[in-house]
Amino acid sequence: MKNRNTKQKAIIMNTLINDKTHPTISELYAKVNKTENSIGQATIYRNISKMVDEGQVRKIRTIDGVDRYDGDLREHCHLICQVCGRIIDIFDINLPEIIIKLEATNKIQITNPHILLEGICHDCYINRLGKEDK
Amino acid sequence: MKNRNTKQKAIIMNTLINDKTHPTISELYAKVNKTENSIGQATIYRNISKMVDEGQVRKIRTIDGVDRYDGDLREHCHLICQVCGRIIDIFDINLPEIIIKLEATNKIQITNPHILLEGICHDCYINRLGKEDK
DNA sequence: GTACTTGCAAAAGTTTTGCAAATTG
DNA sequence: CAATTTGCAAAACTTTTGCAAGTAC
Repeated sequence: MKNRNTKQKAIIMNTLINDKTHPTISELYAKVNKTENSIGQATIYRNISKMVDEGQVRKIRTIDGVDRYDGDLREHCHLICQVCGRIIDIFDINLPEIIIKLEATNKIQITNPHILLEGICHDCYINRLGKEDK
Repeated sequence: MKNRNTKQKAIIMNTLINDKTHPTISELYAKVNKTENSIGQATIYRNISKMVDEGQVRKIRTIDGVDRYDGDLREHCHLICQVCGRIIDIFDINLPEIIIKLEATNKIQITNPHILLEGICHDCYINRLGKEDK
């Protein structure tokens, strides 16, 4: 079963790579179809699913139950802000160190760590501090 | 809006606390109704949802898309084994250290970290080593 | 030209909701 | 007895699938 390059695949991939908001499938669907294109939802589901399997895209399982997708493959985790609702990229995490320690002490193998933090993002944290001063 | 103690709540909570398999809603539904009881699915959804909100139960968002629930509130994270499919509790993780570091370097606040590891559990890891020896 | 892919619509799940009856405090 | 909770069934979502038509190589 060979992979073919279609217009739709390219559009979906480009949209995701240039999107920093970690969109859901239906948000992706809306964005992709904002241009003159007409890509069916099933096509997005099928392609995204394949991209996740092939490691070209990361799937973020949020707490509220809606899956979100990230085209940024650099090592990072996500913070979902309880104030503004955004999903923020957290790059400053030494994952390899944590993973190696966990693997050694528990005698397990970790192939894919999913770390989702719930809390308050930098912007909202600063904003809140300012208000408390008054 | 006051909380009332019902037979159904108690059964659901007890079932979950005595269950180490991190069941899904439908698995919980099956277990709860194995006895003579007859608890509707909606009741389980409503109660579990409230328990999660109140922090009496943890929700685990697995990779495959089915939510699972954990009545064990001790600090631990989960490993989903790619070989046997089970969800294993990993207690040996120094979460506070990781959290404090992340909060300090990123100037964020973390109220609830969700860590799900994909990999190979201890049992399957040992088992695999044995087979490779032959 | 053959095999893969798409778009549509239908199907299959999963979760939520409205409401009358039952239960709790 | 007033207010919450339950069970049922319907509704609302989300995701997957079947299939004919379209496309890539």
